[in-house]
Amino acid sequence: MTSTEKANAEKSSLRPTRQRLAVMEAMASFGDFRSAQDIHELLGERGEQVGLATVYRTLQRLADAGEVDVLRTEDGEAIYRRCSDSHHHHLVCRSCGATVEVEGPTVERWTSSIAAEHGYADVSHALEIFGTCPRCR
Amino acid sequence: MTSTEKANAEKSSLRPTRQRLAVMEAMASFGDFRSAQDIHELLGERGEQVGLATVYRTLQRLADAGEVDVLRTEDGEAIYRRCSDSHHHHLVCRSCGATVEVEGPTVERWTSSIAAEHGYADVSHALEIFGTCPRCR
DNA sequence: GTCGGAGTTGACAATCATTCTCACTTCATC
DNA sequence: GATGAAGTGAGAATGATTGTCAACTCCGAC
Repeated sequence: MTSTEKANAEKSSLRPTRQRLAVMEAMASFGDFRSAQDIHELLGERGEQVGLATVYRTLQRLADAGEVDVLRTEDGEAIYRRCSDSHHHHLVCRSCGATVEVEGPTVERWTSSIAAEHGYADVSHALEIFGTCPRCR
Repeated sequence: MTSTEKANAEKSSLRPTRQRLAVMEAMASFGDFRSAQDIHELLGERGEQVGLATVYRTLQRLADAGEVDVLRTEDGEAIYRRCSDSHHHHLVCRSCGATVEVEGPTVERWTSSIAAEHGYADVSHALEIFGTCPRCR
């Protein structure tokens, strides 16, 4: 883990416990979306025993702090991924899960104007793009 | 129920049983997203006893046939709504669930160009806009 | 009209992700 | 080293959803 990560952990007033560090390190080690169960299993394989409940709690904290993205698969399972701070969307490969973060003022503008048009306030939006990546074709 | 609905039921090679008709009629009677449990309860209140499993099965069939939209709430619950045939997105009220179907070539173009830029093929996308509707403010 | 079989249903059990509980541990501070 | 707050883990609890299976319904063939 980098010093930045440790600083982040402290900033969010979370004790940098062995378990939390392990989860953050695991998140840093892959680039695509994984379920809490996957991460728990991955930690077990690495010899870092962390309770499942703790994995869930940690991921929730990280998600609240905006340090990870949460998505729902089609069958309702929550999947997590480390992400950059700024607002962005995901282009996800349907077959291998490879993810690209994308952003663009176009959508942002479009959603807010549509919302305004219908009188909706406090607007947020969720956009995911699915496709088959170059390597899986 | 309209004759069109009956025709659809037949078209999709589903027997138009009392239970299926009841679910479809219920879907027709509200415009926002409801969970399977809600629909089951609603049917009970109307005196149309339909088993919960049957409600789930029916909604799944309808969703497969593209006759209803399925969304996931933030806590992973599936919610269903009757929808028009054409591709569109939803502007959903965070507080009361009121939904507006919106569409626009802007997003469609943007997503496909982004995907193309990264070499992704067979692109689809999911976009939901959340906000507070005029009546809930 | 009635027979038979495929499709459908409902009650209930089973599954599975997630959350809750609570006794126990760890850490910082005094 | 005592204290208390934060954190943890094992297992129970929850709750949406799906599976099971015997009973029921529909519908065409006779």
